[in-house]
Amino acid sequence: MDIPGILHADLDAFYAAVAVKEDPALVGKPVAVGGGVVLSCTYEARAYGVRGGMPLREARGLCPNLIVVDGTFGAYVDYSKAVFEIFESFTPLVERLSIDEAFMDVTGSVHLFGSPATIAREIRSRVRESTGLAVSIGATTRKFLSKIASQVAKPDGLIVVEPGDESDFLRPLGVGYLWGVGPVTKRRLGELGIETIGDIADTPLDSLAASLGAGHARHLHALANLKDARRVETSRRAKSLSAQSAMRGKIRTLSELTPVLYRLTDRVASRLRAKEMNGRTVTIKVRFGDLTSITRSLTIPTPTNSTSTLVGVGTQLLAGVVEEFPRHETTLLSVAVSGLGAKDATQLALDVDAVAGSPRSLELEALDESVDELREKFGDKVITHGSDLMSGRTSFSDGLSEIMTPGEPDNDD
DNA sequence: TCTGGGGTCCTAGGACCC
DNA sequence: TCTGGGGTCCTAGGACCC
Repeated sequence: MDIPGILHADLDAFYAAVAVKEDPALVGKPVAVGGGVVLSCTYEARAYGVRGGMPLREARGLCPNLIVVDGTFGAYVDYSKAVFEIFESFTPLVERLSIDEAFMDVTGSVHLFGSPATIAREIRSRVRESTGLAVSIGATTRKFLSKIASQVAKPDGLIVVEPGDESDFLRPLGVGYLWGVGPVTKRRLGELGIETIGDIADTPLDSLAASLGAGHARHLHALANLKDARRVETSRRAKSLSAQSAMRGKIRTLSELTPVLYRLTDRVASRLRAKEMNGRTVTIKVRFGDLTSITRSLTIPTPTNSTSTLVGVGTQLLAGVVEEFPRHETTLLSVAVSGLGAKDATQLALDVDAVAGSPRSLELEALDESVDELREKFGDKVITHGSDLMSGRTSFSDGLSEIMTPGEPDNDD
């Protein structure tokens, strides 16, 4: 059996690096990209203590000669595209995590291109040659470990962890390297005397669960013990789309917020239409001056991407929290749409009894089979959603309704 | 002049169903 | 009628990531 070869590649200080590439006068200078906060900054800026997420005012305090570039120039996508083309020339199994980060499964590429370490070195030099950007790579046998290795490798580095050496590499590292450990979890672990990933591995699951919750504890305990069987997934459908807007003025009435709601909702609805998708659940989030926030959501029966329908739902949700407005200053409004499905997918009720006429467990099995059969016939036109599948509903894209009618699943029994 | 704009996943309780 | 078990969906909130 082949030893898995998983790479995690992460472009260094991506936005700032692109800004420098686009303006050679910035080479070697402390540069930050961002609006109110630092989105990305060069390593020269980091030497002064500037970090991503930091308010710009604070960053300027740390580094008075900081050059701030507003992040609206559009070259990022081109650079990202060029880099991902290089990734894809080594393996089709590329999982995009963001504009500047990806997993690659090169297990099947070693016969063509050499060991994962060789491939990683080749990728790094080709990215450097064709875009001038530095990419750090971790190469190990597991996803989460490669992600950690690339973080340790930064800046502009490569860390290869050979099979068998995983534990020696992982155990001494601080818990903050684990994906899923942020400030809160780090503090809770600290209270248990847990500082390193090795400490997590050695702590009984029950003790972890008591302070982190069962799910989170299981997850971290498994990773700390090198249990990570997740595969590199090439396609991941978006689960939600959102738009938000921070407001500096003192918004205290619903009517002041209505135009913002409309603008944000229309932005999301337009993106839904561009992606040929619909959504069922609208979630609004309102944040106040004291950083507290409230969220309200509502699920409608029929998926939609119509601005006016979504605005209607949003307005209803906002009206439900209207009594909060006079009490606080509103500083942020966010509108999200989830429960996404394909465009114009006709929701057809699949008559479960007609498929199986049997107990529920068998119904689901039969439903699975019938969906598989539909897929064979109609390929990508058959869209199912986990929840829909469980509740006995399957979506078909346009045109199929002529062939498929509710209650008559297309099997030959 | 007090922190942007995207996302994902998890938990917990209530309603409802078989 | 009551009790129990198993399950889904929806909603609100929180932690985390880039």
